[in-house]
Amino acid sequence: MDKTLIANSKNFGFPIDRAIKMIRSKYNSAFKVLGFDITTEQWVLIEKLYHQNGQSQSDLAEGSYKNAPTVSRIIDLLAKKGFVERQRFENDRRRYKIFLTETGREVVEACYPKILELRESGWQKLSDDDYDTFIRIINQITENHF
Amino acid sequence: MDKTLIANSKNFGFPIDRAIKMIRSKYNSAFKVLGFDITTEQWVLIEKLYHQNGQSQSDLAEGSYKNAPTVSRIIDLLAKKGFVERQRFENDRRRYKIFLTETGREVVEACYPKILELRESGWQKLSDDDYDTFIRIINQITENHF
DNA sequence: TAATTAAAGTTGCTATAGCAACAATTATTA
DNA sequence: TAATAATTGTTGCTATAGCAACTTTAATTA
Repeated sequence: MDKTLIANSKNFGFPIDRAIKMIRSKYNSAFKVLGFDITTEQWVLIEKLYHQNGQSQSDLAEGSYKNAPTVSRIIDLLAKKGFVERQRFENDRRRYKIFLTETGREVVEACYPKILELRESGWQKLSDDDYDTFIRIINQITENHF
Repeated sequence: MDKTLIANSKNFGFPIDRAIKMIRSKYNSAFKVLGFDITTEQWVLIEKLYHQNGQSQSDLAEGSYKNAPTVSRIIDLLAKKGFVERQRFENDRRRYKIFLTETGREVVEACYPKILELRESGWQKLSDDDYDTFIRIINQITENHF
């Protein structure tokens, strides 16, 4: 293989993968330090439910870019910990409405300040313009891989 | 929680996670279409070995930002498929040198054109300047999460 | 209405990932 | 040298993820 061709290619997957690992790791230890037994991915779902309670699993899957089995299993874990509850739809017994419990709501409220702090410190030395640029580029990358 | 504070926070983890999932998925189906039984993460390691053969597992771990157990298991899989071989160091019997086999080298050579194509199409509608900007920002994000 | 198709969710399988504990080996230092 | 550290890699455990096959229920269509 032509080494020049390789060297000149834009290998963006690698730094993206690295960044997301660092972010997840930072969030995970933050939850641990706060004393809450949740992971970053579990947080993603309960945060969604905090803003719109009673979503179905497929709603959550679509909104979080997770697939159905993954959401199913994460909801299992969250339900086991008492943070969410499954309730069948009345008029469609295939679906569940997933509700954040009172405990779940308290967890989200208790974590949110730290989350906002992490978002801020995670963007230090970067500007608002950088953010717009970054979102434009990362969304274009996503679109380029459909 | 203050919804305005939440709305104004920079939630960059989500689009990053989404992008890396799309990229991985695209790469995985490319390997499948090419008829090779490898995943994106396995590719990362054999590509590294292609450029520098005989690295130890900890070299590979460090260079790929994977942890030691993950590298150990991926090397297991690659060895089982005959793409790599473990050889003990002579003067340090803790370590292995991992070597790409002839078959492994052929796989990398056969995949590389498609990989370069994917890198190019993955960057379409984006410029060289965008790339520099993107790398600067994503590396800063990574650094912000140490 | 009966048969077919679609939607929602679950389960099984495998891979990647992170953590902790562990074994074997090597390096350090008392 | 003997005891202790550190390094390298493995194994066990759990979580996330993707794929395929499956069940149940609802919607469509013949």
